[in-house]
Amino acid sequence: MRRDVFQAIADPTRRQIIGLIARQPLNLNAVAGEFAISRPAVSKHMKILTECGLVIIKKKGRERYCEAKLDQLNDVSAWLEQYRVFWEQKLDALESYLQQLQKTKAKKNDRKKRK
Amino acid sequence: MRRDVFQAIADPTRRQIIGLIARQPLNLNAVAGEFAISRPAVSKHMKILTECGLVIIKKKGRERYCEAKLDQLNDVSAWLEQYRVFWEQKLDALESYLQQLQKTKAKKNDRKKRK
DNA sequence: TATATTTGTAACCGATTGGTTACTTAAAAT
DNA sequence: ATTTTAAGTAACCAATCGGTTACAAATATA
Repeated sequence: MRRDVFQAIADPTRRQIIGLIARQPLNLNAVAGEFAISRPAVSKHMKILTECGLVIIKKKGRERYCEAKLDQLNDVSAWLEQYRVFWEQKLDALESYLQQLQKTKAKKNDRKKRK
Repeated sequence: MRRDVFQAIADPTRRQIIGLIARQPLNLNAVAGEFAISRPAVSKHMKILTECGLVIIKKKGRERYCEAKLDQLNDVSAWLEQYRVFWEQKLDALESYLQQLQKTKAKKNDRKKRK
């Protein structure tokens, strides 16, 4: 039973569920009502989400309120962060190109500012 | 064949592969050499990674160099970003507590600065 | 040319996934 | 007390996943 956050957010339905209950906690039926799939199917997704800590369930009478607890997403964020430099290289290239343009412009006015 | 980035990075081996070739492109055998699993298994992972655009293959003779192209990770980052405010709430609470402390201290010196 | 190396790919396998229906339990409402 | 409602759960199913071995194709080397 591999239950890490990466696997939990791999499924689009689970990402939608997170999107739903991040705004406000909902009971299971309310969540299920937003999807075409059956209630037990949603219940299974919710189990996976609780097992990896992204959702906590609060009992209220016969209802179960599902509440997003997204701290674990920080793991994903941390993993991503180490690669940001790679995927933003192109953007950086564009940026330095634009900076180059600025510099060229600036040269006309102030030659000192070039470094 | 659902092949989105979320699903691609869900597998820990694939995340390791990304970690490997992000530093420098490697041919398939070199990548496979780093894992306990067979070469065809790695080849399959690589196919998934190329299909969702996280890796590109460059032919060089009989070798295939696998190169990370991590732009797609921005999708994941963007999805995460909308929730950062939630998972950092606790941190924010701590921060505002500290700020409150600062303010309380400041009151001794300058009552005006409180707003 | 014959041989070795790198890779792709097909066929197979067991486990997991994402879904279903049917049934049970527990709480609320009548 | 009976009925309705909310949810858990078991049993099942087809498809996918992550792996294997075996073989084929293409390039490089002896």
